[in-house]
Amino acid sequence: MAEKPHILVVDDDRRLRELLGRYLTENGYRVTAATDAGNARAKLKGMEFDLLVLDVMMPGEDGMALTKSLRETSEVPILLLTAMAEPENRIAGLESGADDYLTKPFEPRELLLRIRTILRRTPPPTAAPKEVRLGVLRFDLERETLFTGKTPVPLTSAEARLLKALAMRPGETLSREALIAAAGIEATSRVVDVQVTRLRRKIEANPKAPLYLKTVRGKGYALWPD
Amino acid sequence: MAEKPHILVVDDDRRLRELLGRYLTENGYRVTAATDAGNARAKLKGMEFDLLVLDVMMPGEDGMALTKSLRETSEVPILLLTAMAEPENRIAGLESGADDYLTKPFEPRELLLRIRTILRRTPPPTAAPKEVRLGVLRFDLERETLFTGKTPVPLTSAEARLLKALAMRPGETLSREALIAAAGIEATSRVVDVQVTRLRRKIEANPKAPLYLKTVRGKGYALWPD
DNA sequence: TAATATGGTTAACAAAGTTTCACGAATTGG
DNA sequence: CCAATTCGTGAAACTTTGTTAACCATATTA
Repeated sequence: MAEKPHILVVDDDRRLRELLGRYLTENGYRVTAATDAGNARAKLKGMEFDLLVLDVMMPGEDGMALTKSLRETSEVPILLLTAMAEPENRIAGLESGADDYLTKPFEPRELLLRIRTILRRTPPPTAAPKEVRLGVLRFDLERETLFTGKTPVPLTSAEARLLKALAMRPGETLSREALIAAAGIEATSRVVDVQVTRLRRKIEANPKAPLYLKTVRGKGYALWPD
Repeated sequence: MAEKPHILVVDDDRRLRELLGRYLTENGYRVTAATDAGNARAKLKGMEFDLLVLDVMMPGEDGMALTKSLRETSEVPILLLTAMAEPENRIAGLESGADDYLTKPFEPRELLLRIRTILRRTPPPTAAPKEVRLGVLRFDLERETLFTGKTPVPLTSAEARLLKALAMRPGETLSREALIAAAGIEATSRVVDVQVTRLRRKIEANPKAPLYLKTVRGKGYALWPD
């Protein structure tokens, strides 16, 4: 989840799917939609999700049944949506293993907040490297610190975050937009170029012919550690 | 949380306090009650809690204000209780940093489920370290004392409290406001900068390129012990 | 192959944020 | 009661980082 959290929206109502898709995308999430439980299962096989938003009332297998069955094998956070406001329904929903239960009609803003709250509590799965080597230099991702041997090489905080974003996906090309998001940089995309230049001055022996921090024309940048 | 999770219930209504106390205790929790925000703060100083159940409407500081202020320094899960069912109220509650929001009257059973769900997602609190190592130095949090080997290095009391606040959450960035609150410093936020400078002179080999006490631009400061 | 378009690099600058200094009020200990 | 120390204040110096614009490199196409 170093990048945008990925959310699966499952609802048989096309209008709601589109509305949620648009709203969540605008608010920094990656959204995939499914029309029913079967469809959802197929998507779950092929992709990784950080959270599921399920409509309870769907033709075929309903959201609550799907939640129960997924809980047998998975811990993925689930938020249920439904028109049923009765406490018994809410209780049944939570008992099925859902993380939260929201009643339609709801404020999109509230859904967003509840998603945030759930994700805040969900520890991100860590698969990224802990450190990368760049010739004589070593970059510690956790501390966001660059070392020559034992002594730290001063990086500014934006440089450090940029290098971290790149180092998390060695060899992968990241777009300026992705880097801006991952490094929490403000502003327009040209900033990345400038910061790359500044970073290269610190990590490359010859910044004009970069060995580690490569430009991928038309795409973005990629870090190739040793 | 190896034993029973400890819950703090804060409500000015004695009946509800007792009811919840009894019900939660029966269901495997350890419960402590407080009558108002001031009372709650006192209890929070002296004990560890795994979750807080706060009434929003209380005389004096209300639950939402308390939530906001606790969130500056703490990650403890908070569940708000209130008679206000309006979406705006729920949104305001979640925005203040609460983990969930439940409307009175509620089914005790639902409260229980929501508590379980929150605790299921909460990583077991990483106990604050007793001491941290900073190169040749060692800081004893309990005694608020810094040592080189066996001999103490003099810290002023404000320095010691600041270092302790940072050392309790290694690697975490704390805002100036959080540090002021945690270290019980008076006054304006620039003070923190000054004290950080003073601290760095004592704990960093090279205060200009700090290894342990890092600046996080626009955010605050973080301590990264060895 | 030259002309043109597209995209990348970098210097110079301004705005925002951080560090550090000198000062003085408040506190402490003899 | 004095001297020493601590610690907040405000200001000046400095650093970081986004913006702009000029320049350079690489691809495309006539």
